[in-house]
Amino acid sequence: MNIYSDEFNSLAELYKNFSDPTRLKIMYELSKEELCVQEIAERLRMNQSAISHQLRVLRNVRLVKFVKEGKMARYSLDDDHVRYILQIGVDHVKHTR
Amino acid sequence: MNIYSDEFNSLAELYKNFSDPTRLKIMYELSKEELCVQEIAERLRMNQSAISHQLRVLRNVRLVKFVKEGKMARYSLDDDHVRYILQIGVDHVKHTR
DNA sequence: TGTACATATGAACATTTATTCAGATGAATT
DNA sequence: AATTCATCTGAATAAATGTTCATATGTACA
Repeated sequence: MNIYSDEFNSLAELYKNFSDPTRLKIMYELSKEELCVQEIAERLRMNQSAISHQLRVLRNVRLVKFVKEGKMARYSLDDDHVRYILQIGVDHVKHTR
Repeated sequence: MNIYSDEFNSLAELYKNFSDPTRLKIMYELSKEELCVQEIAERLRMNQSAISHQLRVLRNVRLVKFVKEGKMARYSLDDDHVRYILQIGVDHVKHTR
């Protein structure tokens, strides 16, 4: 891995998704169970539009996935790396407090 | 860990530091060896001021540390979590390409 | 004391970002 | 077909961010 390769841009893009509390909370809730948009909005006490915007972001980078079920959309984490990255962050924060 | 706790803000703040290619490159270089500001600037082909600004950010959140040696400052990674977080990110990026 | 060098800082600017609001899409139900 | 409900989208706004330029600080050494 070399300093001028654009892997660093991809990496930065990846972490950017974890750099917002709303998205972290969404991923945290999804790490426990599949949820639809409205359920997430209620748990975070935020309006549905804000959640939907953030879900789109997370969808685009394949951190979450979803299946349409009628008029609802069931969201879940896309892969286990997401869980790891969350977990290590939690460890670090706990460790440095 | 609860949705309304501010741990999510701390977590987001932590990841924010990894969400910029310049800071990632700095941490990557420091994961290999201790370096002073000018050496980092040369490796990244960036000016010294930009590097210094980013180092301050990383210092403030204890991701890097430094020792003053005369007029120079030797920077290094502050703890092993930094290395882990970098590594998992790299794995994820490689895995999803 | 004066000069050179390494690093840090402050202000300014351009860019990116998250949220809100209003409205659009599309599925279910009557 | 009309209504209701869940979700998505686009535009607008406010706030945060990274870099550059110019300058300041502080150390070493003649």
